[in-house]
Amino acid sequence: MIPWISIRDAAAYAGRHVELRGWIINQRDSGRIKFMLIRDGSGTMQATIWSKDPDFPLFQTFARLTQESSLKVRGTIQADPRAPGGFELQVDHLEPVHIAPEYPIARKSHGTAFLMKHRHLWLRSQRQTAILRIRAAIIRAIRDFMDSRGFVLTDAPILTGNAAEGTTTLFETKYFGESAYLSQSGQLYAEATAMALGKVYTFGPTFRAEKSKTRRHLIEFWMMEPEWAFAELSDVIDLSEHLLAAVVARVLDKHREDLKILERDTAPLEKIVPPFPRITYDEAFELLKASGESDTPYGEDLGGTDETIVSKSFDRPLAITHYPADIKAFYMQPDAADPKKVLCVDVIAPEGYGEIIGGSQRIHDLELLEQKIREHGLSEEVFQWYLDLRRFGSVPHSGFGLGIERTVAWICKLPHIRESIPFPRMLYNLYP
RNA sequence: UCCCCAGUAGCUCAAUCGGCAGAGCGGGUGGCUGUUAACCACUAGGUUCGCGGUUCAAAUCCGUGCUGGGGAGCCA
Repeated sequence: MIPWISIRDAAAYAGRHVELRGWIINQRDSGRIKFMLIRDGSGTMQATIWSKDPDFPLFQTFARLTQESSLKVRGTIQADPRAPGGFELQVDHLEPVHIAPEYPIARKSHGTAFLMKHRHLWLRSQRQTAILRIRAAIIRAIRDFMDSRGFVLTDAPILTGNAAEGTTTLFETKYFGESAYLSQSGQLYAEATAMALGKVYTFGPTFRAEKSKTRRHLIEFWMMEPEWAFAELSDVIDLSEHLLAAVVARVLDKHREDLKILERDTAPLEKIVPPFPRITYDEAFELLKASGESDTPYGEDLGGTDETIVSKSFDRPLAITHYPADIKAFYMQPDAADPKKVLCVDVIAPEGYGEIIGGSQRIHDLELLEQKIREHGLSEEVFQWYLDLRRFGSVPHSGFGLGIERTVAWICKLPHIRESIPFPRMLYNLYP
């Protein structure tokens, strides 16, 4: 029996007769010697066909192959310094599975508009598969970390009847005659499960019907949201530091080759070790003014470029805390020392990637929360279940949301967030 | 929603001051015993985004629409 192996494991089979199953990336012909570059999802390998006989039968099969044709090949794995990766397959059996017609994506440069239209095929490229593997590793690392810290995964519903934050635009849909909305955050539900399990997190897609048109925004994106009963703001900032450090360490440990494919300089990633710098909104504002590069007035939210200016002074993720209450969500706990501020944190990724985490300590006092709901013009009726959490054994609690795609974009140093998810949903971009 | 930019061969782009529609890649045919986005020769391939206007003449100038890209706001 000839073993069917993955290209990733090919080195271990040097000198042995094996079968590969995959797709043609490229084929070259130099007369009596033919070259194929084959990918199988685990890696790429050069395969060669050689004969003195110009009518060698495999040559005729080779001639039918086109870019992205699928095939099974058998042959002997040989070390050869001339082959990319140091090993090649010397083919003695070539079996096309499907001969592809002319492939839309050529082996030369393309514009992003064209590539996005062919996203379903673009994903086959070496660069995109490297990103997808790192994305999977990041998600796995996040869940391993949260699980190891005793947090229980409690998924939140995607169809909801109420808005977490009234200001944000929601996708509306029908729910047997009633209005329903696609979730923009699992947080409120996580607060409920945290009162059941103590330490929980949600992990799922979220939706923002905002006409955002920047390299940092998706309409549909994934968030991981821990919620921790009895935890105060500093507890979740600590948690966020160790989480990000663990995720970066995992990618550095397991995905050096993929980072290399992406030409990602790993030196900045090696520095992602706790403790991370922490500054207040007021301190961030002073840095911003001192830079002379921003005219954002005091009291307003920091824009994307403001975040980049402030974070430039730091080589690790920067936690900015204590924002003015006016520009933050209704459920955030006021700072006892300065009631105009709230106990919140935004974590800004280095290298200009902006906010990857937003979190806070939540209001646990029933009357204060009722007052904030009224002030924000929200419906007290739909929040009755949420207010129940403050009626029955209310405790201080805190949590945050980590944006998966922004984290992937940062760690991979992608020029645009659209490459961080297999099928990005962007403004006016629903296909494929 | 606002601001800026672009749209020419399947793809990436060029076309001087408004004056014959071009190249590379990809496709096809042939050649080559070690290629690395192979190379060499030949070859096919066009509603210059749509509509209207100016002009002897428009890919080029003007108006308008559509599509895409970049950015702002908002946020993860």
